[in-house]
Amino acid sequence: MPELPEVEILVRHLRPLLRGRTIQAVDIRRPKVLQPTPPARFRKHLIGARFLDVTRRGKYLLFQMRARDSRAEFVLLGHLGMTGRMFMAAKREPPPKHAAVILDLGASHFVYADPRYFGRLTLDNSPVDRLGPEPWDESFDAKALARELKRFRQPIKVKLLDQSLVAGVGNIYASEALFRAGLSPRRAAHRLTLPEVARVWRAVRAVMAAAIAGGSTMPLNFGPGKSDGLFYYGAAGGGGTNFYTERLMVYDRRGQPCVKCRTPIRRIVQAARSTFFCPHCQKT
DNA sequence: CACCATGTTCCTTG
DNA sequence: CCAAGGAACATGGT
Repeated sequence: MPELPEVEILVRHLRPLLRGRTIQAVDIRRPKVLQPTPPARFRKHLIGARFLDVTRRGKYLLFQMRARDSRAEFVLLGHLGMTGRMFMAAKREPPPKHAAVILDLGASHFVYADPRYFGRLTLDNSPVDRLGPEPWDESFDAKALARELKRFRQPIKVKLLDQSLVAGVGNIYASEALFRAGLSPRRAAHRLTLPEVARVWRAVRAVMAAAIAGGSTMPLNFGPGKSDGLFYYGAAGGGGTNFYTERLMVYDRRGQPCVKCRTPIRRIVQAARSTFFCPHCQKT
């Protein structure tokens, strides 16, 4: 579930559910996801700590905490990797198969589950310092982006995934943004003209905003069975249809007709990741 | 069995 | 120090 829009939706969902709650117990099932925080330190910091707020930076979730018996505040940092899920679950509910960490909040559980364990739930906040601006930051403007892009000869698609240039763009929305900008994903970053960079800049914002407005791309009925209403969000969009692929113009649409010109969408590999684009609408 | 997968970091190589 | 490419992480879906 992990690009900026999905994380934003999740944060908005979790904030009212977590604020004011105090952690009663910590169940660490996969110590790997705490790295580099040692499990003992993690447990010691979190037991008795209270959630003050939940915010987002790039694809990271920032759980603002107040330590037990003190006014000291700290940030618990979360990242979903490729397949992570975070949700509230009823205490009676059996832990999901790939539960990595379960926080006992008294009335309910806060669960971080992740089949591949690529994500994180940790006290180490350092990754956030390496992030570039949010898409809507004032420091993220076309001129600044153009200046950065001049340093690289890699394809523009690859650089959109660089979290130090702009935070939050992942493999799906990189393809989507370039389609929206009408620019070939193969163009060398340092060869883009300022007007082209401006189109990319606008497209990144537009695609992110549309995804957030749309509720998210991923099927949001994560978590175990449908039995408890605690952790469901996006119930409005629920149902069996995938408002996932419906919203995407090129991603995972190889061979399907372009929504604008009916030319078959192509898939290529760049930096070992799939890129999808329309060879007609994105000639250069 | 083969290949693919929403992400990030680390290790080379130049 | 920097840019670029590739492997690694671990599991599931098709």
